[in-house]
Amino acid sequence: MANIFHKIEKKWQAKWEKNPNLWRANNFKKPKIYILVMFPYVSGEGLHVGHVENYTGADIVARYYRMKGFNVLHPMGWDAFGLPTENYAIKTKQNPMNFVPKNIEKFKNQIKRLGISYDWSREINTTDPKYYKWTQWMFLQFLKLDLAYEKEAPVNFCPSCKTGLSNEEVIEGKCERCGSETEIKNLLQWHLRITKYADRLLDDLKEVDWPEGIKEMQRKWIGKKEGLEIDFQVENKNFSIRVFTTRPETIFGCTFIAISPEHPVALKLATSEYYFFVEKYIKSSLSGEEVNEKTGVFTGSYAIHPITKTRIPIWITNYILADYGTGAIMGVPAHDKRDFEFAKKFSLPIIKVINTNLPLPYEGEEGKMIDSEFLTYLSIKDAREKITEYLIKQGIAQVKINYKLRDWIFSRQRYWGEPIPIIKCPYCGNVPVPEEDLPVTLPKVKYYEPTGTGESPLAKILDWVNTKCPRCGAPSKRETNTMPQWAGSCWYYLRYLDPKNNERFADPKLIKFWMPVDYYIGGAEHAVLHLLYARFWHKVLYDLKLVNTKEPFYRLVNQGIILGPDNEKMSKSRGNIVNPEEVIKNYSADTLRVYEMFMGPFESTKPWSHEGINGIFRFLNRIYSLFKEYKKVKNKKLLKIEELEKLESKTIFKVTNDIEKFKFNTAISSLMEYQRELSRRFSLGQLFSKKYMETLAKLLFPFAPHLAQECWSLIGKKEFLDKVKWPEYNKKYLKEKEVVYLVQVDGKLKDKIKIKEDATQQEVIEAAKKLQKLEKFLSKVKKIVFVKNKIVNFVTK
RNA sequence: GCCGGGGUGGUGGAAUUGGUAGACACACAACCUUCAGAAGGUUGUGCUCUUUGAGCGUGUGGGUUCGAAUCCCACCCCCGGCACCA
Repeated sequence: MANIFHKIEKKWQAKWEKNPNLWRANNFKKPKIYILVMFPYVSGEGLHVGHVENYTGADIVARYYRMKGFNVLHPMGWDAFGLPTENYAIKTKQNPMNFVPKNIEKFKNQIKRLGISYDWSREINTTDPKYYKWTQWMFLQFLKLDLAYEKEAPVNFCPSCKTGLSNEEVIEGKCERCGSETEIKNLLQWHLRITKYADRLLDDLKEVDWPEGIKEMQRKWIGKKEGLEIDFQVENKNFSIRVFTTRPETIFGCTFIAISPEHPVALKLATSEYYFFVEKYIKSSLSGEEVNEKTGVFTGSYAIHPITKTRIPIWITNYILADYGTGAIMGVPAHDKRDFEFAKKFSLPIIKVINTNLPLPYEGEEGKMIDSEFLTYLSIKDAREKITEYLIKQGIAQVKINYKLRDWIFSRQRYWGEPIPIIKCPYCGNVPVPEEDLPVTLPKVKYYEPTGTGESPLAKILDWVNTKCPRCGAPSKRETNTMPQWAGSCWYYLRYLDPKNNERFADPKLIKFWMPVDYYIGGAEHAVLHLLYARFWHKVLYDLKLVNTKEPFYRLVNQGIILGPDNEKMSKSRGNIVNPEEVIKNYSADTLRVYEMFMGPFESTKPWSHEGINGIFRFLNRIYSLFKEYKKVKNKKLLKIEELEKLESKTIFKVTNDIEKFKFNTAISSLMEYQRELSRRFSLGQLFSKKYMETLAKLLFPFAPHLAQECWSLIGKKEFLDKVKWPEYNKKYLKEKEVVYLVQVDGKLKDKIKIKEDATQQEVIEAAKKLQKLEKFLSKVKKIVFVKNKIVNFVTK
């Protein structure tokens, strides 16, 4: 279904291709703005409508700021290392090394077909050795700062992807990518010490303008909690159990101690008559398993309450996590719903220590203490302070801050990733590859499938693995694990600033000029993955004085998910996927762009409509025919028309404001109104000034660049619209000379009156009283509310 | 359960942030154009009642106010995230 727009789009795309300078960000006299999209992960699937939404939104803003006279940095690149690409390559029996460049070409062509204005001279690719040389270099800096370390640890292992995963990559016990249930495996893994940055990652969220939801997710993920660690002496044993609590004031309500099955003293606590059951219970409770129901076993041992000296039973239970806090808690069933549930199930006593009428368990912070010896009658807050001080003085407690955040597991037992630049020497241990030997390039191989043994496929490539220790020269082996998918994307926004630099990852002067990213636009699915890792990485670079901002992305905008026409998430199995290529074929790239921006607010989820896109196609056609017809007019007695001046200013005002606020849908609707009025007047034979047509082309340009540029040339303009100044509105036309007053009775609209702008309250009321519709109410009026230039309300009540 | 976002015509959505609810579209209907269709154009379109007109109307119930989609309280539902994190 070829149409005229296809021809127009081809024509201008060819011209843009020949004029790459249009979109180069190299005029350093202008103010800067850095508009960044989350670069695509180059999987096998190609571009989907979500990409189009993301890139079009950013492109509108980029084109707008270029016309506003900014030095706009709007780059694009490719994130291509990692599991999805590798899995796809395996599935289709291709080597990722051959397959990735092909795929990049495909993506690039699709993006160019959309008319997105990227500065292609800055294109980057995370799998290019010239790029990952610096990813590896940065890893070595982490190592120097002791922010990277190798440790054997139980890690989440995906049996399908056959690699260890980070905590962030495990969603509800399943692999983030393939959905398989993960297992726990003990593996020697590289870790990055992200926990050292927990406080700063938390605090600096205050400095960025991000959607509240994403900030909150990061806060939750970091999970900072301040509390107290308290030692409970175990009866008849020479050790004590340390518990963690954030509610120490409820200690008089403690009726049991609960520890996790993996707790180191679990077995030691078992008395002889309980040993059999305890041992059985510990063996049966595999870690990492989802807890559906609380189970537990009594150890036979008792702890001594540090104040009341009563005996408290010690239980082992599955609802206590081994790796949070101390792996042990004091059970306060009256004021913790999990402890309550457990106590109910095993008939343990429940002691209420907060005075409340609400049903137990009461977890609130309001009320006074009861039955708590010297805490009784104190408020919860005061009691907490007092007991904390007391227990610390006794030497059995200390203040402790716990985090949910764990160190970032940084090794993957896969082929398709950046090799970790380490050499394992039998004498020197882990030796970093000297910086001058970087990059450690990934060898080209025939077999790259994961082994599943916990060993990387690289281990089998002997002439790559075997090397010499850079320190002592002894025969050594290379580290065969690779970096995770997220490594390359932790700093790509910096490489765009100076993509061809071979001396350093980017020139500090350029970093100083461009950073931070002003707008970062992309999906919300990266809330605690990429966006957390990149912030951490950036902060390390900041500490090394390699970047000048604490945060990489000043403002974050998430585009909403586009659902299928059936209001369901697009998926192959549902068969409701809309393919952008098809849409371009049936309509045009401009139609696709404008439609996606018109569907609804940029940040909301919204369903696709096959009918809706027709309306946009018609709208663009109306614009095109208006320009074609206008061109034909010979007798150009060009008129300025007062009402058009007004409408023009109003439209410029609206479109300008809306673009800055990412409200593209309402910007487009005001363009529709503007077009309709021009078309209406034109069809009535009115010969209005060309200026109004120029404004239409300029305002349309960010949204539908091909068509706008074509229209621009139809009215005899030669230059690229990219170089044209964004139109300005005339303030004087934004104000109405005559004001419309709403006349209400008891707040309900009855009529309107037009009156001059500076009419006094008296004048307005007098005029309103003359209205026929008001007649029957006038006798009952008790009060008149007057709002200048807006409303006069007659109150009868 | 907790956190974040939301609930407005047949549909997608507007609403200057407390002041004309339903902009702009889609769909539908009638008419114009056409041999016919497509495309285009004009008009109508929240609901109810008998038109004029009136009443009702932004998830539900209450409140504040001259006036509430907008603010407050309670509740229901949908989407996204987290989930025995002590």
